[in-house]
Amino acid sequence: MSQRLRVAVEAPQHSGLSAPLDYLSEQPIAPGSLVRVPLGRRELAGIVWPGPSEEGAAALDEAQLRPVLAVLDALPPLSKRWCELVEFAASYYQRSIGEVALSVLPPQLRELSPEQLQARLKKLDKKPKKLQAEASPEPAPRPEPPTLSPDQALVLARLDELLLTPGDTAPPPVLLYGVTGSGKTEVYLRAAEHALSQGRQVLVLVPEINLTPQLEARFAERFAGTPMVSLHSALTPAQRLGNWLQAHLGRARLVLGTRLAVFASLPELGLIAVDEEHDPSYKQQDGARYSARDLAVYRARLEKVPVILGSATPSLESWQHANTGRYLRLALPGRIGGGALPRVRLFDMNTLPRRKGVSTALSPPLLAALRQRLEAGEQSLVFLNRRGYAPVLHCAECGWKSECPHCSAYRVFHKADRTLRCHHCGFSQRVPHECPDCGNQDVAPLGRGTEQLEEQLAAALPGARVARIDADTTRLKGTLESQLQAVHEGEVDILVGTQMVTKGHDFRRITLVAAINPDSALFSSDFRAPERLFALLMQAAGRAGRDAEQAARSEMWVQTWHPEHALYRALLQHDFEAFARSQLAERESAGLPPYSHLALLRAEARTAEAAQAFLSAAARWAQALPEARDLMIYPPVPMSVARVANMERLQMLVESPTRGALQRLLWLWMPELHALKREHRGLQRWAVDVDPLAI
DNA sequence: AGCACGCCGACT
DNA sequence: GTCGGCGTGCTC
Repeated sequence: MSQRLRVAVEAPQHSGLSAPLDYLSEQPIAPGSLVRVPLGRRELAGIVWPGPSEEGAAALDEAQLRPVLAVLDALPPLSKRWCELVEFAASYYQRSIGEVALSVLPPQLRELSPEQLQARLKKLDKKPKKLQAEASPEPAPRPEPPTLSPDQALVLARLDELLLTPGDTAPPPVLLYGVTGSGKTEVYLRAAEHALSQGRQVLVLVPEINLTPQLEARFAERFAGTPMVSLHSALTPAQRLGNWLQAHLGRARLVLGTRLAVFASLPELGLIAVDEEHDPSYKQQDGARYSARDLAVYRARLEKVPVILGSATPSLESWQHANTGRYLRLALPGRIGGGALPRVRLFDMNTLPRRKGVSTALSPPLLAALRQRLEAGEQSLVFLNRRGYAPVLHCAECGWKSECPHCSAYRVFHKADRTLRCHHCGFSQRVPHECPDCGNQDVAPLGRGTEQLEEQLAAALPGARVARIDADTTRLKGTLESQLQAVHEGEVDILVGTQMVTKGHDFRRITLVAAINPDSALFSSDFRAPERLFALLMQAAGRAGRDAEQAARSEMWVQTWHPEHALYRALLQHDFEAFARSQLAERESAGLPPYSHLALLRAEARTAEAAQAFLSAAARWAQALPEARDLMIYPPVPMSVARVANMERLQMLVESPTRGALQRLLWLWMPELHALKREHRGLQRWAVDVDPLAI
């Protein structure tokens, strides 16, 4: 007598199969078990899903069902709560349960047969090898935890109340607000220590694993002897499976990972910490577009465990939640050891004498300041958010510009390998010696990127050791680490880079940080650009003067054409709160998040007309619904880079006063959008992005 | 997404 | 007469 069970399989989104599928099994199989099932002519991995199958008209007759092929029963089933988290994420971000569930498992787990899995688990048993702190092979003596500052002690006392109250309800999320160097990490460490001592597992999320080696090192050092694993996409498939299994089996007590780790299976989870919670990399940008930070908050509530969101410049969403009391704000107002924040100097570019043609990226006063640091044997960090040599190549004769033939964007001039490269589709060609249109020899770079900045610095400061770190110099695995090592060892005087260098690195000897040209974000059409710029500049400023004795001399230079802008005024005072107040006021009057909730419907087609037709039809359908009454559906517009790889991209914004109303519309909309896709033949693909970062 | 089936052009 | 182009349709 076989029975019916639901199995979540990786059925693609546009198939319309969004719910788990029904299969048959001779024996009962525990929910959460990994199985292999047939789908069409293929055999796929699936997860037995808790809950009853669909009933009524949608349900298939038992005679139409196919049997489960194999059960991977060597693996303990995934927990009910894990399934709940996945189900929530799938419904909130409008993806199929199977897609979310399978895509957040280690890829290797999907390919193993029951026998292979059994072998893998046996191997794991035999040598629980480097499960211990990976950074220190020999059992290093645990360092004495530092004495807490009064602020830290206060924060921890509040946290203790929260942690010690084993309520039936989840504690409120904690927003840990403190500038760089105020000791947030120590708070994570103490909170983790507490949870670990209670026999619980701890999950720590970081924006990008290779950019935060220091946080990893501090956990490894403090909890030497406590099994700890990391979870991120840079691991080899085998490592990722191994580490995931250690967490799933409850052997790893501490899990440090990037956004995908929010879905780690942690049977004894006791605490979640999200470092740099404002960081945009917590939002997945393709497939299921989830926010790991938001899911961490949801998961904490689901598991009734505390969650700490830490930042010096919290997201306005989190800040607002703290203002309304939904989150508990705990502040660390000062730098440890009373170190001052670097002095901010706004340099008004309008005061430079205007010379025709040639403009310099570096104002003379900044250059002088750099020279001074150089002579004092101190390091400087100069950043410019644009890699390559120049963003565009230009013919002075006929006006030709280095447009990408496949995208509506310019190809960037890379001098190092003499190429014109499109940063959107990757199309790359040798730099032409003459203008391809008129044959003129006088083709010149326009504007500047990090490559050129590096060159100009080397020329202006003879003898200075200039190093550059950006996506181009760190393409090879391990180069970032070795470059950073060189900086730490004092082999570099001036470090040039994109925003990559502003994140997380603890450069002890840097006393000057300079932002070359950050203005563009002030007038961006993206409403979150100012928030990101402020966070970036604050974070960059935090790179300087981390040694208390140097702090007094440390400076952050900002070259700007708009020194009176409110953002820069707030930056001068290191005043995030003033900045947040003004931004929130702007958001409120513009009806933007957190005062409204957004979703984007995107469409791609060979022609803009085809994409537009689909979006317009979708809008017409939605607007006829009574559920759309309070919602605003804006007309379709081309995306900021309208064409990528010969595909025209348009998007349509939906704005709702409440999350619930937006969700209700999306739920009604999905089946219709699938149907519309079939009618609109020219349409290549469509997708919704709930809570988009940028519009 | 895969992986079929299905109906029109150049080959041994 | 076949081999195969990729258009369109389905997967519990």
